[in-house]
Amino acid sequence: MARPHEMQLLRFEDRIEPTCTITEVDFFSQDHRRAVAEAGASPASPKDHHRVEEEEEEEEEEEKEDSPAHGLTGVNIELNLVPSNAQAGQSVIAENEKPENKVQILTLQRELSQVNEENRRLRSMLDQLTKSYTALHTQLLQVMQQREVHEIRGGQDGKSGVPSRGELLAHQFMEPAPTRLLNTGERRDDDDGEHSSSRNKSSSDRAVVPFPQRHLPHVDASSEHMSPSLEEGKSPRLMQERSTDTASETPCRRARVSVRARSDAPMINDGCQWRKYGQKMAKGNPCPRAYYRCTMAIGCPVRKQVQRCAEDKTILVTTYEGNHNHPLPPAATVMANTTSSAAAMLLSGSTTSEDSLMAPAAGSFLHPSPYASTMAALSASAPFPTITLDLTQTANQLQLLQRPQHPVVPLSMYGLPQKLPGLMVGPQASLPFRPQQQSMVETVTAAITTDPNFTAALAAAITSVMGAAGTTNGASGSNAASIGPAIVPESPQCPKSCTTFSIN
DNA sequence: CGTGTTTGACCTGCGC
DNA sequence: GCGCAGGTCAAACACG
Repeated sequence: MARPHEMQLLRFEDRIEPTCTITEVDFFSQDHRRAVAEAGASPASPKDHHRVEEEEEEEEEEEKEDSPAHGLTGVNIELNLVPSNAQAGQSVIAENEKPENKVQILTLQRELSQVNEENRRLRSMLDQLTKSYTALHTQLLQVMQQREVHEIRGGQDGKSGVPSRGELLAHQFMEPAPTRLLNTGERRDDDDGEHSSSRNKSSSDRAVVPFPQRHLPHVDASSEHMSPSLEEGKSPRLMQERSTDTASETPCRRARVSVRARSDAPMINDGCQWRKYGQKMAKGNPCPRAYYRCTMAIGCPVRKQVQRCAEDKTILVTTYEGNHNHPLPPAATVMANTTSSAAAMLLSGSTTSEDSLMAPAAGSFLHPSPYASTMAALSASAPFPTITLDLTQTANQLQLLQRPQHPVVPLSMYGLPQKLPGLMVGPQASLPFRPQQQSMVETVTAAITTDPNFTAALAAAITSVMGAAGTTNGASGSNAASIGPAIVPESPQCPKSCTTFSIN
């Protein structure tokens, strides 16, 4: 629900740029953020001004209004000062001829500069928060690893200290070898000593690592380090052997997160660097499937498959597998958290089976939304548990957005600009808000869905929130926890699970 | 020349 | 055992 000052902003922006439209925005790009920052540093074009204020709104959400920036919420630009005829197409020059308008313009300019300055300050705070989160995340992983190593050593004779299965599975997904070993330790008794030594030896190397889902119980010292030669498949047979000979015992050993989004680009920008290592024609789909491997660090096990949907070639299906074993730039953290959180949820929820995941009842972490079942998908037939984030369900999103009491809340609750529709109304700005609601929704929907980066970012943000709330280990997505309280409970788009997000 | 992409070959699992 | 499909490798190639 837009706050009063936001509504003022909305009207103000409509006057400034009636035809303003959302251009393609790469939410994962550092360049984008820099560009926005620069735009904020100088009197920018109205379009840039929009972006600045959008991000400002996002940051305000993240600051939960208790930061020093709270005072800025008054980014109230004294819109009432703008004469009503300004929207009627009169030139600014004409307004300048009136002395009172000069004062108003000066006031606006002064406040705009204040806003820009505040925006810079908020941006720096956000950067600091991101860094802090990364550091804390690393520490958390280290602590969890050490704790699990102790559990493995001390808990072999008893069940005390052994996490529940759901917890275990989540750890299994998120954590490196120790958990994997714990989970399948009984069948690898013959080389336990080797494992312990190698674990201890390499624990520091993997401290930063939310490790891959491709958990390999039979991990020797070399594979513990995920050496490039091995990971690059110098012994692919061994890898496949190891990855498959345990699949029957640990069916959730590998999890995949599939993101469906509309995009004309060959690949969505998720902030990571990828190298294509293969392409295959998949049966039943005329579009080839491309295989990519993360190249941001040597030996990073993360891979992804990109393929267009056979039914709708505008839909790009990106399937992620594995967790990065290296620090990620903020731009890439979002998607990494998405995959980690979603997969962790998938694995942690696997004890309840996908039935409970798909059914809102019985304590499921799904919000009891009637749309939920169409937004999420878990593949039971796939060799690995796969969770799908479907960002292409247009009808549902429109239905949700058209709820009269919460016209824009679903878009705003995760830090998106609550005044977003105002950016898009354009020539309709003079129309009453409610009657144009539907067209606004349609316009916003169209704009959003044409930007794969936006949908990916949105899904990532939401998934991060949900992942933080839905997993107990908190190994990922904790950066989004701060905006968790911003979730509007009554919104049907506020599912308890990252698997139920859909936008378009 | 280094890096990334392409593409045919190879390996493996699975169903019949 | 055979064929098919998915996944990966690695040599050849393209590009800056």
